[in-house]
Amino acid sequence: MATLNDVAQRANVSKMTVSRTINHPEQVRPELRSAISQVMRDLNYQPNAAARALVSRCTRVIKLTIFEDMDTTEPYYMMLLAGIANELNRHQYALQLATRNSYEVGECDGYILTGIRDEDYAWVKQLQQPVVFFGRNLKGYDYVDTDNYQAIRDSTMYALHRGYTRLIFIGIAADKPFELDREQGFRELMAEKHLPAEVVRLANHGHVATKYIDEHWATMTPNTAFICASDRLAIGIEDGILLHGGRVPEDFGVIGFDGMLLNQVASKRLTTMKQPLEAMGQAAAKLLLTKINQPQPEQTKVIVKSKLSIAESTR
Amino acid sequence: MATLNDVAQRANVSKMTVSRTINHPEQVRPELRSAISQVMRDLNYQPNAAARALVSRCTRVIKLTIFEDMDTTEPYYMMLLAGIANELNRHQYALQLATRNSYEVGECDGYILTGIRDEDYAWVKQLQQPVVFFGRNLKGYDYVDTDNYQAIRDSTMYALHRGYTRLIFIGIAADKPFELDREQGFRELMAEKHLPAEVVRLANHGHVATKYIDEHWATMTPNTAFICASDRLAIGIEDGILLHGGRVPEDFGVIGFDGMLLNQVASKRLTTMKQPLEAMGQAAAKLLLTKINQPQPEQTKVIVKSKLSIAESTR
DNA sequence: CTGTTAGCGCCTTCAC
DNA sequence: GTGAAGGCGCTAACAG
Repeated sequence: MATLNDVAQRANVSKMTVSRTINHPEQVRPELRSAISQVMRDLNYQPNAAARALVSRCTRVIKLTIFEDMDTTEPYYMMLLAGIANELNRHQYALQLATRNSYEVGECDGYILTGIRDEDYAWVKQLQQPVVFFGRNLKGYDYVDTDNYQAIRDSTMYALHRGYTRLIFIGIAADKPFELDREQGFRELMAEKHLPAEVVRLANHGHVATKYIDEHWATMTPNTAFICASDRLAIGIEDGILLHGGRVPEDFGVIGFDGMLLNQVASKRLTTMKQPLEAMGQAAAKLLLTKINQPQPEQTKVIVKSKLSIAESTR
Repeated sequence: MATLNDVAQRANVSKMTVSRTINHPEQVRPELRSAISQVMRDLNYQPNAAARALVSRCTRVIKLTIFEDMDTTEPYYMMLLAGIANELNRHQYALQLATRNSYEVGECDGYILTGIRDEDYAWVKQLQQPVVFFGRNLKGYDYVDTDNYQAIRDSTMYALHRGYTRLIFIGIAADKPFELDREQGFRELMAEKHLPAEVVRLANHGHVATKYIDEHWATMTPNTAFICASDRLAIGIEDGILLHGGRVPEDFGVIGFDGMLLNQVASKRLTTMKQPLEAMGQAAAKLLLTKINQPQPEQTKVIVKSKLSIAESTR
């Protein structure tokens, strides 16, 4: 691998002039600059990242630490990764992936954290570098999230507008902030409309939702819409309805949440509240880079809007 | 951040002795060694990776470069990531994620490559560091893959054993090696059994498969099993059958391929050929680390066995 | 504008 | 066993 010195010798200048053509080109005479650039190309010169990191005290590495077990991880993380990776790339930062088991390996200039549990905050607290969370947190750290509350309000409102008169919220049986926000969005809108808020909480699996419909089919009345907290649940609900001969979307509407890949497997294309995960990844990366360059004193919250993607499971 | 020097001063020894307690502990007197270890702990000393990389010429970073567009990427990459990340972690290597757009950012000791197209091989060829492919390649590079051919043979054999007499292979409409291998596995086994090989190729979406069933329902006869090249297709096929009142698994069997998350959304739990993605990730990482430590002259192929996960969509 | 000096934190080599 | 010197590749600070 060619070094700064190799380039300097070939171009008959000192190392510093070469270094400057890279980092402060305006300080170098144009002729020299282009000559040096040519030599760099000839030698396929790539600056040594380690040497740079050593002297500049910054690694140009951002770590994404996923605290959840990856095997329970929603597939949509891939889109998040894509958003983060692309934004970092634009600024010549590398993305490093860490898990609960590997968070200490290697150095970085900043962290994006997701899936964190209470017991992990001690570790977060002692980090020297800036931190951005993916998903809301209540400890005062910066974060990027969707407005889960508003998203469910929008879904619910849409269902009402389409003329469904009975609404059932199918939530995820977990005490996570995102789930509570979604539930609250549903309850409050229903209260405002003076309608009863029927809320069910299920494990986040399609067949659990199907079973729920199965067991409660007798009580199901046409003109009902199911506002679901995930696409998996929505697909399970839809399957259950169809198996009992119910008509979707004429008599029963189904609205999902997430909108990544799973809705491609539904027999009807699912109406779903689409989380802009790639945009969220990008936003997280952007926020972190900003913080690295100019530390912000107070908490920054970036809320990205979800958008209803209307398809065949609602009329 | 504490440096080697800080530790040395506090322990009243030279930097070298500290360095040795880390890298060659057997060369340091036990008393000294434990005293120094204590100081390192007190100061929370972490060796500076950049400085180390600079002098040792190795970064302890492995890059996973995903050449596919991430937004078309199967969710199962997450499991692959998990397998790679955990294995690397055990050896104190960091995993860096790169895409088609960011493959030049930062240095590393080796590459794991996936989703590569013909035009990318020029870039691969000029890499200085060892390379392992995820997925078969015909250019002589080391790789880790499942035996797609054998996996489909096994699926097909299983369907026959369960007494389904007519088999239809639902393939993915793409000229990828993995798809061709799967198709071939089906064709050859059927030929051996003197049965007609019905092969259909569809875009890899559930609703496309459902539509296929819809349009061909008249020609479908009981005692048919569908050997599908993906879980998405399998779920779509199953949906189609159920919508037409067909009985799964009594009259129609459905076998998928991949077995990651998608099968959790099916109304019946899907029988599927489960790719051990985490194990494959681990194998890729292991192979790469081996190559880094002792370069191998000839091509190494690691074939990981897929295993049929039997559930409710076959009798 | 360009070159010289010095040092980032660590490890290899060679003395002691 | 342990320490002192030197250098990995790069850049900030100062000189010219």
